[in-house]
Amino acid sequence: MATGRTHRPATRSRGIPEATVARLPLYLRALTALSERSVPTVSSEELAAAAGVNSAKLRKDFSYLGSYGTRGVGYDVEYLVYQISRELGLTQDWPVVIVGIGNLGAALANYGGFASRGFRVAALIDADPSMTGKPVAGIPVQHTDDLETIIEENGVSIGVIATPAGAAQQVCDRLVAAGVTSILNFAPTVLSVPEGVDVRKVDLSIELQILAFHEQRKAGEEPAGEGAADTAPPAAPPAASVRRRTDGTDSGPDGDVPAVMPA
Amino acid sequence: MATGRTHRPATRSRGIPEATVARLPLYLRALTALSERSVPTVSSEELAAAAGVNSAKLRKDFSYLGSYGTRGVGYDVEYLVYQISRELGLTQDWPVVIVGIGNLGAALANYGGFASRGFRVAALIDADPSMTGKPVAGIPVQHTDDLETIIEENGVSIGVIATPAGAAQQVCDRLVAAGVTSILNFAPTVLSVPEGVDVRKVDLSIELQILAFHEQRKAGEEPAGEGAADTAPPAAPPAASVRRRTDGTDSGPDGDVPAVMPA
DNA sequence: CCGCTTTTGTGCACGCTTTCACAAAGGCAT
DNA sequence: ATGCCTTTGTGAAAGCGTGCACAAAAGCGG
Repeated sequence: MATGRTHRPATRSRGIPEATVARLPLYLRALTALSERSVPTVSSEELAAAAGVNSAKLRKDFSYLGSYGTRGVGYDVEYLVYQISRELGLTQDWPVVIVGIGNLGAALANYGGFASRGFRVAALIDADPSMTGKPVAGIPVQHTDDLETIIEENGVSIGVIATPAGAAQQVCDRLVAAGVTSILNFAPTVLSVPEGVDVRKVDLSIELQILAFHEQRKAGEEPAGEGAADTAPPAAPPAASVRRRTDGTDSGPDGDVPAVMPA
Repeated sequence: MATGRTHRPATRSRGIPEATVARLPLYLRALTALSERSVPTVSSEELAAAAGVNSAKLRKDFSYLGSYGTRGVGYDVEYLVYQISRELGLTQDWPVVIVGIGNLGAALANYGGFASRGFRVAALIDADPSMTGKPVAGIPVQHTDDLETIIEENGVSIGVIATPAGAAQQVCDRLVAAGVTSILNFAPTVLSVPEGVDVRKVDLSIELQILAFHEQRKAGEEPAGEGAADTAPPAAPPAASVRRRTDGTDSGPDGDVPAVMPA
């Protein structure tokens, strides 16, 4: 029953903690905004506020990159922008392919933030033959058959999966086989990949469910009135006579379309 | 310089760790799939594999919900689906509004996974008057002017922001003022909200940047050849003579459109 | 009715993250 | 120059999350 393919063991590459890496883009965005307003320097306090984090955390994060600040003054905005960009690998160009040009895939293709950060949409790929050649966001959609060729010719190492869940693993396998080593997955599935391949997941449904949890919690504690009667246990665990949903509204398997997608 | 509005202090509501809550939707999805195949029971090992986590972790997670398993046998699928659904608050209906019907907003509106999980798109809202009345995913878009009325009349407590970054905070404020207490933010901005309001963020750009970091790391260590010369320091920190990007390709401020959006 | 097998539930230890608190360091005014 | 004020950089401590390893249960066969 072993997965056969392992999951990244939270490597913490080269001393920079994963948690810090995840915040660097946040800092970078705040710094870029300051840079555009020609602000020369920022204190950790100001920048932390702009990024929505604690100032101590920010200073510690930056300390992993080196001592780029000046005591009594703060951080040089331009310099820090450069350093973080370099650390994140944004000083080079990353060709990216998007697989699955449905509603979401198209939206992703149109995303303006791609180019401005060193990412370049090298190709759009879809399995539907009727899509082939059709331009989306100015880029003609190519057929899945050419996936391997596209990856290799463009030296793509980052792939975005926006296909239905059913196709995701298969697409993933092909991407990996062709040389992709980083995947951003919008399909509501757990992808299994060989060691050395990074997968990050974006899932609207999961985010909403987490919000619902907290929402329910809020509603059930503060007011102490209005419904939310958690009583009435559904059925016995060993017996199999439990109705899944209160009503029968169960429109389809769900988990068959990526985070955002109609068909 | 104080933000004035606080961020959620990782409350860990009522004993269930935040990390566990974040995994419950994952388990639920795997369980739903099993349920559809009429599988009566699962062991923690099997379910963990399906959800892509460690079995010990899964068991510990479930232990926070109660003892719903049977030793020597495993977990009753239907029963567990019900329990997790209830815990996440999915046994009730959550009306949701989507603000900002651009490329991404439209994709979200078309998302099929909404209804199947207890979420219902109550309304689509956009600031563009020319959008008003136009049906998207079968729902007519309404104007921002009516935001408050819509929220109140439908008892909406969860809002999705898919506007450009510039409008996000303003929309957020109005949502909160109207009674929304949970927000899913797709705009690349840090939202500040009063205490008691939950915000979750989805940001394509950040995910890609994190991938790029690891990608660069991989490329710079394993092969030990091919470029990746980290030498050539850019400039002095105190002096302000650093060019931000290697080339001048800086198309726009970025951070002005939500995660996915053309205009 | 007993013992064997399976699988859960969890005590415990380890490592990562966050936060505090403060000494070191830089700049500026006098 | 000297001293004061500001802000960084970082030990150290506390808090979480993860995973191991195993005892406690439940079922089953003899």
